[in-house]
Amino acid sequence: MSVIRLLVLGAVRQHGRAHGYQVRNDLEYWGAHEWSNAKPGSIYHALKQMAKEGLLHAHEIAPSTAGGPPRTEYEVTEQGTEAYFRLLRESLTSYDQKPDVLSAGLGLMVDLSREEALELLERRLRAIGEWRSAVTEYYTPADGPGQLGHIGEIMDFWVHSADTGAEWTRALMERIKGGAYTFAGEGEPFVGVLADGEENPYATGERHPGDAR
Amino acid sequence: MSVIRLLVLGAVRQHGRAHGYQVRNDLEYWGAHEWSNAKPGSIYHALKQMAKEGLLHAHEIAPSTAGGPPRTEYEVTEQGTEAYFRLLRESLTSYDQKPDVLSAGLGLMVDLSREEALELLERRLRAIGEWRSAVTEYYTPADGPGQLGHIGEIMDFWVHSADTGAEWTRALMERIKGGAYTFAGEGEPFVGVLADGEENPYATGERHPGDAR
DNA sequence: CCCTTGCTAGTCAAACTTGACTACTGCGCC
DNA sequence: GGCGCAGTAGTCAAGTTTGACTAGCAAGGG
Repeated sequence: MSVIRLLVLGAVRQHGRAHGYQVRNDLEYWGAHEWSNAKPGSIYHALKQMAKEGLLHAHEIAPSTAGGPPRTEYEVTEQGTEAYFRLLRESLTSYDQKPDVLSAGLGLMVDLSREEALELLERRLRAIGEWRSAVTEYYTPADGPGQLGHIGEIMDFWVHSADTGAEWTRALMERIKGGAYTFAGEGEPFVGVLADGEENPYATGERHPGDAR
Repeated sequence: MSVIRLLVLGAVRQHGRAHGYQVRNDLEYWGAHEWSNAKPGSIYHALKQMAKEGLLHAHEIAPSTAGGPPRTEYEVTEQGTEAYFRLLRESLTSYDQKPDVLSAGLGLMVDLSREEALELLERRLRAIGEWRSAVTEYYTPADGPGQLGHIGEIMDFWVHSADTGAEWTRALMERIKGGAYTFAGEGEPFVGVLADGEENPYATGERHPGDAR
């Protein structure tokens, strides 16, 4: 899975209705441009593509209120909501060594109930365990370890990442069990997006390509 | 950086002269199809693109000796060797949260001298340290932590990954200092590619898309 | 003998990503 | 009073990745 669709759907959903630039700002607010490939081009492409596929509904909108070209606003359709939750559940459950996918899942997990989040993370732990034993059995040569030479370091690195990842997941589950955060159906949700016109307190000031000079 | 170029250059270089299918098999031997995007299409594309850019020299070759369409053999040019070492050094030095890049670097680090590998890993540790303090200072709100809500879990996950990654790097450095593995200029190198016709002892038997049914 | 299966070796279109570029508005300021 | 700068909102071509598809040869079975 590509993480960009999950992020974009999550952002649009939290706004109800959003245009591309708003989504772009939210993702920057989440730091997604640092830990994923969420760049302007990818975001606009994902919006258009998902609109074409019926996951988003595009409203053609009059020229912007704040300067700049006319903008298109998007809303998540029923199909899009389905796709969103499928991607979100997958991001928390599957172990595929891609940290960006988990990061996105963490940022959006509160759209699920607390119980479901815990259940998915439990499944994640099991997936890590299965992956680990498959890899260690498979890549341990019959003539004993060490036959792999330095190539074995690659495997050791994966296994180490899996182990520390599992440990971290367990700690997260404890925090969630301990009542941390506000999940779906638990009252006023944490506001994870920027209101129109609100400035990003974590703005880097960095200019990314895509900004005019 | 994309990891595919590094892997392909490394594989071709170890053969001296190789065709696409051979590279594809080597990368499978290294397990690269599991921890990176090394799929047939990407490999052939990288070969062609790098040939166009002068990093590889393409020999048009007569029909295959073992069935199948005619094949093209490639050799790394001087420019390609330069690019290879640049990518290799970067893969070991830079910390960018992409585990596939480091994995490739580990598999190819023995093309460097032992001292240089250690020096690059030392630089890596420093890079992780700098990254860590930049992130923690930046994303710790003035009103104390906790203001970020569950979004803070993303940051915690990155920082945890950085810390365990640094710890693992230190352990690797100890192994290298302790004399593990055979680096450049230390005699008979470890054979990391498959000879023509040799079968992959770690073949998964899995079929990847790109294989005929 | 011919037909399927399997291996060798690749091509190709569609989707995605990247980074550069465009275009419009308002504001300050010289 | 017009010039440039900063911010808004996006487009676009070039490059990359993906997964499906093609095609040749060999071995074995009925």
